[in-house]
Amino acid sequence: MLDIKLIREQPDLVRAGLRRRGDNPAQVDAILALDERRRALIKEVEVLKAERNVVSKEISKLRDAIEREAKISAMRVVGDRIADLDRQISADEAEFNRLLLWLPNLPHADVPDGSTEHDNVVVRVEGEPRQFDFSPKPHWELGEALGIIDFERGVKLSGSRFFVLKGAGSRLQRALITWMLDLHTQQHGYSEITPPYVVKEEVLVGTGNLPRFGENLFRIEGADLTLIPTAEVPVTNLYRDEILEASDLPIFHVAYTPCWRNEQMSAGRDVRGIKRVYQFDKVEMVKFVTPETSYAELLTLVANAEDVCKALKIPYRLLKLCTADLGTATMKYDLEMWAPGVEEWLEVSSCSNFEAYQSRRANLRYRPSPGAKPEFLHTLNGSGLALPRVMIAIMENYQQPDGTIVVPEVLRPYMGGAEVIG
RNA sequence: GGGGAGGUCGCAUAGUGGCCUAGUGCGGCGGUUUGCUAAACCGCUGUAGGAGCAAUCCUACCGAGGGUUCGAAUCCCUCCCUCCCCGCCA
Repeated sequence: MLDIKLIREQPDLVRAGLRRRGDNPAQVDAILALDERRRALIKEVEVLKAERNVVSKEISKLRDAIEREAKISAMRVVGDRIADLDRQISADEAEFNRLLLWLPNLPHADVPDGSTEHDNVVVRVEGEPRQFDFSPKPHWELGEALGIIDFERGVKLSGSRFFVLKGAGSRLQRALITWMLDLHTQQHGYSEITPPYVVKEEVLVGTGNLPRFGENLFRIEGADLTLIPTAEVPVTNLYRDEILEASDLPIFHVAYTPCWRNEQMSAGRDVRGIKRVYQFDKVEMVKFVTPETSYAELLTLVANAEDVCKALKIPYRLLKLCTADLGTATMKYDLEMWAPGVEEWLEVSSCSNFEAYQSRRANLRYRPSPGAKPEFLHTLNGSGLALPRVMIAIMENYQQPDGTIVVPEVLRPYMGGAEVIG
């Protein structure tokens, strides 16, 4: 959510930002009109409420029955008028909030302009793609042959785009999760969180998934709860409606959770393998920081995610996303690992700064100094990393001619010392 | 799931229709006193919105939302949450 004061005082700046993202700038005018009317009504009703408070106090002291009755009936009229105005104000406020919650974040000035994902900028490529002296297989062939991924039984249980991991496949994923959590908690200063995997609607509003991006969510029937699409949602909302001390910041959390995304995509797209599925596991990093530090923190967040790629020794590239691909962030970097079997770059991490956009929605505040007024803090998050695609990258990069897979060195202590899967 | 007790200012508590501009204690901040610390005493102490250059003032907030009333922390309704007992259960 944007600051209404910013919209009031610099509407042109907001319109320009919306235009850069390809969003409708006229939203600003609807919000401003409603804001003005709302404030005029508040002014009017507050005068009446002040009057009623004073006269009600007088009534309690009046002994003269006639005078008393006259004031009571006068206040009855005032009370009716107040009720009318309050009704109008709450209707205006509901609409005002609806429009404000719909409004996206504004891109940072340093974000490249663009209209599609093709306008994203490759910042750098790290690592040399392995030269194969045989034709590398896609992970679904390797996984089925090794008996570590079972697609058919996944479909039998839950339908298409669900899968079952077995044996060394399960073990590899569990090793990755544990290793990544250890890396971020022991080397990068994050503290671990295990949140609920279902959340209330207001929590999804807090991160910005609702109302605008609700079409991909799995809702629990009959429970007013939704399965989380990412750990970002519960973890970012951890301190909602709280006022933190400046000395508490920065707070870095890391959480492993399953994630559910009911992606509405064309039936033929990415159906093979585990690249695009309805349920997957992910380790997520979330930062709560003071406003002046958030862009420096974004860079270290990216570096923390890159460390995972480097330690696994898998080639990857860093992308700076353009204005069309920002979601609700002001600035976003993606990490993509090279997968030689499917011959594509796989998005394994997305690192975003939201500035105060989520803080305002979730009411996440801190006190800059003792006694000072509370201010909204800045939130960031980044995958560190998303499991199925890292699994793909490991399987396809570390495969051998006989279809076995070498276990990356850093994972071996987490795999009971195993050096090869197969 | 059944029965009972509750949710009030950072914490603890008082408050059953107007004396509540929510009292008191603790904590916190400032001051007086003081060789230092402590004690004692005095003052201050939330959030949001609005008016004003400012001092300051107004409005709302006693779990949430409705209702009754000239007036609600207090009465009524619905919901949420916490604690205790019983049942069930990983």
